[in-house]
Amino acid sequence: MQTTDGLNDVQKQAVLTTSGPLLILAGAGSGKTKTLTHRIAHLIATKAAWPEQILAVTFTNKAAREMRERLSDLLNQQNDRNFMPWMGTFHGICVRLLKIDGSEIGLAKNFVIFDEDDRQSLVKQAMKELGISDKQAKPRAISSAISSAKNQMQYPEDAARNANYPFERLTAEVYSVYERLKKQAYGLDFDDLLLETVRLLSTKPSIRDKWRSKFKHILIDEYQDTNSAQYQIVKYLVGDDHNICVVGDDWQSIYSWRGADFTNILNFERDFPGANVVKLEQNYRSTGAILEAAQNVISKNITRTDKKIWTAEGSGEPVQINQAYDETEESYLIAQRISTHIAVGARQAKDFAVLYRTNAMSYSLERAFLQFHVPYKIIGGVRFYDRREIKDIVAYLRLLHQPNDRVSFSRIANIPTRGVGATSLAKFLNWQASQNVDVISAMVQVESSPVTGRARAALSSLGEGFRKLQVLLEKNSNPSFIIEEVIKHINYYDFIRDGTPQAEERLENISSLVSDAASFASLADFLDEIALMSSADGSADDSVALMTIHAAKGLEFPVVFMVGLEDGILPHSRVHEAGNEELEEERRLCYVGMTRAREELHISYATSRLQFGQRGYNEPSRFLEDMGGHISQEPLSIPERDDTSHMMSLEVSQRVKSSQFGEGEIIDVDGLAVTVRFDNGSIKKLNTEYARLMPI
DNA sequence: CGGTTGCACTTTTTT
DNA sequence: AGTGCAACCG
Repeated sequence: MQTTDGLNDVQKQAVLTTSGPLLILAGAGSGKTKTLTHRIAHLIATKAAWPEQILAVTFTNKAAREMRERLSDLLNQQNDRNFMPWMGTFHGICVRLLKIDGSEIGLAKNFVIFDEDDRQSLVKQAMKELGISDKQAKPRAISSAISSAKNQMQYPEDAARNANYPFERLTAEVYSVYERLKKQAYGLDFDDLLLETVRLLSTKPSIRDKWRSKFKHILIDEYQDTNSAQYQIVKYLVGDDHNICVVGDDWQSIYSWRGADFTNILNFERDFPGANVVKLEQNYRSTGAILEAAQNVISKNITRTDKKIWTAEGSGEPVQINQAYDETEESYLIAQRISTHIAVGARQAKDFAVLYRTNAMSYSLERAFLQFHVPYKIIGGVRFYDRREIKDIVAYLRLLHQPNDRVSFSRIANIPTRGVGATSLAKFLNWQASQNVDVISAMVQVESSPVTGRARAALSSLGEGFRKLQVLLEKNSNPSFIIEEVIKHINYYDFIRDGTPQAEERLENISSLVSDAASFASLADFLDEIALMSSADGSADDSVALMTIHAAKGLEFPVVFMVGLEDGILPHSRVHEAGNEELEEERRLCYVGMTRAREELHISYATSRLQFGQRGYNEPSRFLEDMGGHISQEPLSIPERDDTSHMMSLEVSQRVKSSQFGEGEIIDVDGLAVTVRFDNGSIKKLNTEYARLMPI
C-alpha cells in the first residue's frame, strides 16, 4: 500500500516530512484532513512509530471519529481502539491523562466534569456567599470572565492581582470562592481539564517525562484555535525529537471568544526553530466563483497571513445574493427552492445546508421545511444532554458515581418533589460540609442533623435509596442497567407524566439515553464521555442540515444557503466599530461559511427580522459589498408586506403543533389571528407572528 | 413547603 | 415569544 496515493506534491511533502517540527498552512478545502490522515498512516506503515506512540488532537469529537474511520480504511485495519493512535480533543485527551495520573496532584479518580450549567450554579452560590447580588454583576458575565481568566491560565490570585476595575475585583473574589466550592464537590470544569493537566505536567517532571517519551509524534489539527493552556500542554508534551506537526489556517480562526489565540500558529516557527513549512493552497472543494467571492471578503482583513487559494476547476455558477422581505419569506424561498430541486431529482436533501449566525434563527427555517415536507435536521442547538430530563437522570448518576458531588445533589434533592425546599437544602449542605462525610452518607445519618420534619424523612429515605443503588453498582456497573434502576427507584416516569404535551417527548429522550448508555462498559466511562459530547452529530440520513456557521467548520456541502447577511446579525450587533479585531473575526466567520459550499452558494438577507419577540430592521451586511466578482443579485418578486401569511399555509382544517399547547386544528383564520382547537379541547386565538405554530 | 403569578431579560458562537 | 426568578398565598 502506498500512503501517498492520490496526494498532490505539496500534500506528499507534508506526509513524507516525518522528522522535526512541521507547520502545514492549509487553506479551506485544501485536503487538510486527508493529508493529516495519510501522514499518520504513513508513520504507522513505515514503522516510524507504533500507533500508541502517536497523539492526534482534533477540534471536535466528531473530527476524531472521522479520522479514526479514514485511518482504519487506509490501513486496512479494524477500527480497533487498541490499534489506534491517541485521538481526541484536547479536553478528551486531558481527561485520559488526569484519570491515569491526576492522583499525583491530588485529584480523585472519580472526579466529575462540570458543564456550563453547573458552573453557573456554583458561581451563583459563590456570589450568594459573598453577599453579591445578581444586580451588581450578572452570574453569566462573572462565569464567562472566570472562564477567560482560566483560558489565560490565571489562578484566582493572579486574577486578584491583575484586577483593575470593580468588575474584575468582583470576578476575582467570586473566582476564589467558586474554586473552593468546586473542589468541595470533587468537580472539574471544562477549563480545569486543561489547567490541571498543565499543573500536572509542570509540577511532576517524572510524569511529564513519561508522556513525553511515550508520544513520539504529535499532530494537532485546527492549531489556530488553540488557547494558551493548550499551547502549554503542547510545549510540555513535545519530545526531544520535536516531532510535532500542526495544521491550521488563521483565516478560519473563529473561536477567539473562548480564548483561542491564532498567534500560536503565526509563532510556530519561532517556538520550534527549524520548522518546515508547507502551504496547501490548492482548493479541491469549491468552484472558482465561490472561492473568488470568499477571497474578496477575507482580503479586507488586515491581520492575516498572506496566501492565495485557487482551484484548477472552472468558475461555475455565480454566487447568488437574494433579498427577502422578512425571515419568513427568506425561509420560504429557500425551502421552496430545495423542495423543487429534490422533486425533479436534481439533488438529494442531504446535498443542502443552511447556515446562520445564531441558533435562534433556525425557527423560521424549520417551519418552512415542515411546510414543504423537506426533511431537515438541526445540528447543534439544544444539546441532547442539556435537556432537563436528561440532566436530572445524569445528576443521579453523577452523585452515585461521586458521592461528594454537591452540585448534582442540589439539583436532584427535590426531584421528584419530595418536600426538600431551599431552606432545608441549605441547612443540610451546611451541616454536611462540617461532618467530613460524603453527601450520601450524610443523608443516611440525617437524623443527627439540624434538618427536621418532612425534609428529614425525605433525605433519609433518599439516602437509603442511594445506598441500595451503590450496592447494585458494585455488582453491575453497566450504565443502562443502572439508569433503569435509578428511574425505577425514584418513580421518574410518574414525575415526567405531568399531562403536558412535552411529556411524551421527555419519555422518548430518556429511552434514547438508556440505549445510548448500553454501548459503554461502565458508568464511569459513560459519564466521562457524555460530559464532553457535543450536540448530536446528525446521522447520515437524507436531510437538509441546519446549523450555525461555527458548527459548520470543517464540513462541506454541494449547495449552501447563508442567511441573515445583515448588519447586526453578521457582523453581529455586539461588534460595532469597524476595523477592530472582533469585526475581523466576524469576517472570518463569513469566510468560513462561504467556503463550505462546493457548487452553489446562495446568500440572503432580510429587510425585517423578528428578534427578541420584536420586529427589527437591519441594513444589508457590509460584507456583501466585499464579495464582488462573480455574484448575481436575483431580482425577486417580493410579495406585499401583509402577504407573507400565505407562506405559512395556515388555513382552516390545517393541523398544527404548538410547543405550549400541543397539537390541534385550525378552525378560523382572520389575517394574522388564527384560532386553533387543541386536542385537549381548549380553543385559543393566536397571533401567528409570535405564536410558534408548526404545520404538521 | 410548593405552586402560581408577574416581571425582567433574552440571543453570539462551544469543548 | 420563551425563560428564569422573586414575591406572594394556601
